[in-house]
Amino acid sequence: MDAESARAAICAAVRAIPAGKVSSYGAVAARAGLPRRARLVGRVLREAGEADLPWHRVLHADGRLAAPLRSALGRRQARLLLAEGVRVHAGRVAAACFVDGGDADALLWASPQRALRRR
DNA sequence: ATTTTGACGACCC
DNA sequence: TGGGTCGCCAAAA
Repeated sequence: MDAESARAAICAAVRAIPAGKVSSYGAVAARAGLPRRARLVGRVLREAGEADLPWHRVLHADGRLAAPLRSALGRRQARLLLAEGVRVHAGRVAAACFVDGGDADALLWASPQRALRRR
């Protein structure tokens, strides 16, 4: 799979995330047929820039936004998510907001303990 | 040609 | 809670 088709597959996977839901870089990569290529997803989104992509629906696997809330990118993402009904707390979203759903515990609050770490 | 650098993430101590 | 390590790998330096 060449770089260009990989980019296309990733964009398609990102566009497939429904509004009001989020997914992680790693999950997007996997759905694009590129397991373990989370970093590539991040790079593609960064390069996509202002492209017509719901990039804000992609965040870290532990629920943290793509960038710290203090950064311009982080705040832009929080604003976009909030606009479509995704609750953002201290720069994080609950595991239940992920398209891939969280496990039972996660449904009660955020899943991995590490995700609760605030920053 | 080699090293560094990330919009990552699972693990380990 | 907080740091490292290691896998991954395309660009930039």
